[in-house]
Amino acid sequence: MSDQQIPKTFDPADIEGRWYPHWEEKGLFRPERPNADPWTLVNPPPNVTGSLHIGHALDNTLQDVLVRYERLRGKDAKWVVGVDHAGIATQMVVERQLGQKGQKRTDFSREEFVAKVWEWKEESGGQITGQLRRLGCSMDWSNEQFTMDPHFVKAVTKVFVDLHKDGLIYRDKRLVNWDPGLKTAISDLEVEQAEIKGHFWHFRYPLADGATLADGRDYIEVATTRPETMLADMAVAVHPDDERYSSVVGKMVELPITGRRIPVVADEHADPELGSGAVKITPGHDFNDFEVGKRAGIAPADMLNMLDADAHVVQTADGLIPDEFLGLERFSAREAVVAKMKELGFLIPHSVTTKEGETEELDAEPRKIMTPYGDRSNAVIEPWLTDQWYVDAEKLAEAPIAAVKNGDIGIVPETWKKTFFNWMENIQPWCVSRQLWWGHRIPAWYDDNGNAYVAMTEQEASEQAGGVPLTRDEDVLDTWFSSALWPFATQGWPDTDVKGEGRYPNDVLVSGFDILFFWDARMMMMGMHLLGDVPFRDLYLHGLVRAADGQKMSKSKGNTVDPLGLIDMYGADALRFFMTAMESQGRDIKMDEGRIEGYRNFATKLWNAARFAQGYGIGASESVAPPAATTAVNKWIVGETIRTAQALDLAMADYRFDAYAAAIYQFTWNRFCDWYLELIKPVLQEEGHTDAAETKAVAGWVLDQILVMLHPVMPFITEELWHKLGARPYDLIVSKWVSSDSRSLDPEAAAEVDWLIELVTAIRSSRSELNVPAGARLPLYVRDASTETTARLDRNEAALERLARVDGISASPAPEGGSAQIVVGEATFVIPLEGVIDLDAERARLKKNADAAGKEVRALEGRLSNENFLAKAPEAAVEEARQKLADRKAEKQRLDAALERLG
RNA sequence: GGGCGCAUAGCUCAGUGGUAGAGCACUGUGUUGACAUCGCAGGGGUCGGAGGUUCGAACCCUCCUGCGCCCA
Repeated sequence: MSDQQIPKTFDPADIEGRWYPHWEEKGLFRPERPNADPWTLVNPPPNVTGSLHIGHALDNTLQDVLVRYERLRGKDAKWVVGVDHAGIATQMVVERQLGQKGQKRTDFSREEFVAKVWEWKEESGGQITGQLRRLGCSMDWSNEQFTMDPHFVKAVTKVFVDLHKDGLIYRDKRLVNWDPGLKTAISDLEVEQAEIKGHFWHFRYPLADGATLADGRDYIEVATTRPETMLADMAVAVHPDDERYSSVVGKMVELPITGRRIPVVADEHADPELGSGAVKITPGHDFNDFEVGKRAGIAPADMLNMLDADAHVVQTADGLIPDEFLGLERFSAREAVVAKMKELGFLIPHSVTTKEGETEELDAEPRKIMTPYGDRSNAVIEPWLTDQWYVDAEKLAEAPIAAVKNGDIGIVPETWKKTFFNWMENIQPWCVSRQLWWGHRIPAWYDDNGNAYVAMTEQEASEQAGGVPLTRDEDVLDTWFSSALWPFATQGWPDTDVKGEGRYPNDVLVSGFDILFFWDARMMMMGMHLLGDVPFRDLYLHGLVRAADGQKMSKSKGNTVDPLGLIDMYGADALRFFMTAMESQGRDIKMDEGRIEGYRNFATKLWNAARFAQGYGIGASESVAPPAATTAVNKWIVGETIRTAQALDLAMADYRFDAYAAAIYQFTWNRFCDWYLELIKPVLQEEGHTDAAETKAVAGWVLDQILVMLHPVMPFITEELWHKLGARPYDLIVSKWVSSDSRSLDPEAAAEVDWLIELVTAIRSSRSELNVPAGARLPLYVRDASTETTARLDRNEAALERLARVDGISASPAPEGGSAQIVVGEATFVIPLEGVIDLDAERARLKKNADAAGKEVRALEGRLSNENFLAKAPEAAVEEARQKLADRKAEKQRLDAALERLG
């Protein structure tokens, strides 16, 4: 695949198909580098059920840019990759498949079902790993991980046992977020709140034993959005300072329907301003009420429960729910309760005035209510009282909070710190049990009395229990429990000393901000507790990729963009460049196909430049250091290359992906292609030119550096060109980063080429504005030139003639008659245009330039005549202004003189 | 209700104190064989509004308007 002629057309698909297998088969994603500094990045494991979406494309492109950059800089860069077993998602997929055959999970034993999941995983899981390869991601596939691998099971079990031993995992009876659709508990992070149209019903709760309120009423009015829960009400709460109710605190209410006698309690949770000021309390079915209930002295074990796992009504412990309600689904129960309350006369209707001005009575007040939904099932979540395993997140959060505060972990962009602290400082116990079959089974065993024994093995548990018969906990762990171990369990912990190997802490973690709490924070908690150090030095959070109209992409909206389709259309390199160029520290990225197309064009431009170079015998550079350069143009481009490499290093150090992309784009196209290649054409095209050897060496070196610098973003085209340009001792992916030694910068050469570019541009501009035919070659006269300018003209005559279509340069006076006059520096350049020139057009052009200069002169004079500026501004700013004023003033004078000569 | 972010050229976005840039789009034009997926030249912005700090504000502060996200 080396040293061949570069084809005329650039075909990304062909190149991509060849290079990826080459890199992977030769083990170049993780070459042997025994003495190199380790550098480690772990990839957020995609779900085993997942396929590549545009967010993955962004996330993985950024990571690959970092990895390829560090690999080029000589690090022993390791990018850990793998797949997450994704408990709920995967179980759902397999259950859906069974459903198509008319079967369900419970038709099988647990072992049979889990076997089916493994079968599915082997056959169709992990599609995404192939798709990541198409994107060009250089992960260490030889160490591919799965969160259900045996060593992962061992690590997870050990962590559970150890945390339990440390008192950081415990079993507790609390309200959980119960998903009746999936029939499992989920964590608070997996609950999404959505505002929906609902109702607010007002009920009378009669006071018992003849008690009355201060105003004589014999009932308390309560309001609720979930009337069915009254079947399990255990109290009515009023604010302790609310005088309307002070006479009844401690008295009883006799609940309609169940006839349960419940106390009126004083609790600050009741808001006197809201509704009647009294609230019904259902501790077993509401998070706030649970707390009120506990404060009122009701133990969680005594709290009434009225729903089963399917959210159907079941009899409460006191047996007071009438039979007619038992077995009703929760929303039917709601209607039934309202109907019953209305029938019994306890419903307080809501009066509204119609458009016609009439009064109408409704059963309930319409109201927007926040409703919790499960993020996977989309079912309305039910707070439900159960025994579950909890992680003491509050305790584990302490170290990460400190680490972020003292800078041991850097969060980029910093603005996320506040959100991070806000969550970590108000964190709730993390419910980690899931009532699923697919996942890490909780290593807890119970004896007949319900005592739990937590151990690595059943045998150990049995020993703890003194040999009594035990049954294992049916539940599995939250998927995020295992992925929280990702930075070290993937690398062999606890059997391997990942810290000693320099692989922990990882160097950086890249993730979307949407999993900051789900994953990033939990890795910090686990990593810091278990390994005593931060899991990563830096956390880079990027945003979301949005649709072109700014909307969030979603399957249900049908506005998703398939990254593989974009790769087919524009090439993986172009998509990657787009992602890199648009990534400016965490801001969301709006999809813009025009840009992707533009970056495809950029790749084509580079392709053609390389083809041109090859046509003139320019090829693989022989040294990493820049070759010796003597001409100004060669010195200049070497300097520009080095400055670009420095800009790229700076961009990477700050995680400024956009700056990286912009710098290499600008250098390649606007410096190398637009100017350098054009400037050296006279040297290349003249047979036996004295500068030819040097120029070819420099051009080859610069082109190589472009390939190196661009490689992290566009790996495919650069590797292809690398080999096409000559025989290489190694592949580009493992070549060496640019040696950016500032000693190779030459200010004088840079000044000369900058001057040349300014002159060419000025001549082109005036020709264009004066409508000089593009092909016309015209003589150039120069007046007032300094000796330096004269020397520069002499050195650059060939380039000038070519680029500005000049036919000879003369220092003698220009012939009389109409001419274009161009002011550059101290000199004025004259192009006679007798008979061709439109004098009015030239006058207008000169006047436009003179006016622009004049405007700046006035502004600068204004600033410099301000005493405060002179007194308070830094000396450098004043000096700069003075210099600029002098330059612009001189330019204005020359332009005025030119105008005068024109008459 | 609390918090965060955004508002810069027609579009998508850079720009954290010295007088505004890129890509695309637009207009004109095409010269010697790298490239029309291109070259050259050009037009286009009172930097959302108001006030303040400063010699100087797109940039810092306050308020306002509009949009987005997160939490309750």
